[in-house]
Amino acid sequence: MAGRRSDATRAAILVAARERFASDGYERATIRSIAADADIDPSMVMRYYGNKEKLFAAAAEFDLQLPDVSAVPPGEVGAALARHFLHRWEGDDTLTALLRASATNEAAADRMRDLFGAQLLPVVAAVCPDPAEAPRRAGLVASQMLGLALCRFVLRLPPVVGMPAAEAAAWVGPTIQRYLTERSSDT
Amino acid sequence: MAGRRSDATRAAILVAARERFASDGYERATIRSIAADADIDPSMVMRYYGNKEKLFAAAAEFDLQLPDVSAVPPGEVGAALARHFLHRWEGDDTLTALLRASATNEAAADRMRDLFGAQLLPVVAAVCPDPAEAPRRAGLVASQMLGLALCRFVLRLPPVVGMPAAEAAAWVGPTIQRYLTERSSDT
DNA sequence: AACGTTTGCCAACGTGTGTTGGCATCGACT
DNA sequence: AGTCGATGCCAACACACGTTGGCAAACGTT
Repeated sequence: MAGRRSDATRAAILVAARERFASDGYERATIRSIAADADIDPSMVMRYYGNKEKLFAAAAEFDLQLPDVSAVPPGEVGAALARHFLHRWEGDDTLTALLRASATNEAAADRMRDLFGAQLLPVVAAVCPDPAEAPRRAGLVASQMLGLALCRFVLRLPPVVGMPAAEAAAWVGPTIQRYLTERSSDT
Repeated sequence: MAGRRSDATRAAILVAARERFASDGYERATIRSIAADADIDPSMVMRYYGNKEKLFAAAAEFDLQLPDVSAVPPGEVGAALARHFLHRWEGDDTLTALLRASATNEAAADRMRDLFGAQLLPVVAAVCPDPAEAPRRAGLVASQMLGLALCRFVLRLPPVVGMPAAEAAAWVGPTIQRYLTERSSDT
């Protein structure tokens, strides 16, 4: 049952869906436009993915593939994470699709929160001094990385778009590092 | 000609529009729902604002009211800006509306870029060492502040929502400060 | 060659949208 | 009292959307 004849169609739909969701957001990415991109009839999308909601769920499946932080020196985790994030974001529409959609679609926002809790939080908890502070620290890390992605891939602020990835990582790295390990600065 | 009879209606529409745009985004905030919130007929919205696009333009008009940075010591500008941003964001739906909408609506994204270039950039240029670096530095400041707003008001990441404004500002302040004045770290 | 299953397209439905024009009502002014 | 513009609601338009059911062609199996 490995190579069914419709697998190519299924995949083409998924690629087109990711592109449309990434560039248009959830509501403006129509089933019809996705089907047109995949050179296929809209009803095929329904047959293979049930409805728009499920199609998005399939298209927004994502693994951050965060590296094993115990392998890098404690002082360089921030820089490593910054580089990894930026690298993971470029050349894959999935995260941009998820980010754009999560601004207006509650299911997408849920997915984003899941991704945060299930993938980023554990890594942060493994590095930061007090485990009780891990959620807040992870939230701060998320705010910087998502903010950078927002300005670079969604809002397309010219100076942020024009910045080479290496330079962006060099700027943001120390910020992440501070959020991870610097002693708490609660007022 | 100060107090026309329809001014209350106009204002009510604007308030309802801001709330809807802030909570639903551009496409899901319908003229009908806005009119219902304002206890008015949908056609009134059209008569007073022309069309949905212009209504949004009116509802998303915003002034950051950034403070005069020459009045604060150079080392505290970051903290001052962080506090000001957070304070300006709470209790006013306009910025959240603009942020949510700019993820899927190009006109809103344009407005966001305008706001960046016309209001944030000059302030950054007045503080940072080399004027040529001002755009990039302002972009970094925007990435952190917008990212925080995204996590706090749009995605509603629990740890970021639960953080008191003062604590958030205390964490983010030094980041802004570094983006503003720390010597360039281009690779 | 004949069968059933899979893959695909077409036409249509019901719904919600932005938007428009016409008609009643209210207020001010003569 | 009568006129006129401002204010408001109702009904409807045209359109795009997600979604559905039926029918033709292609395929694999016997």
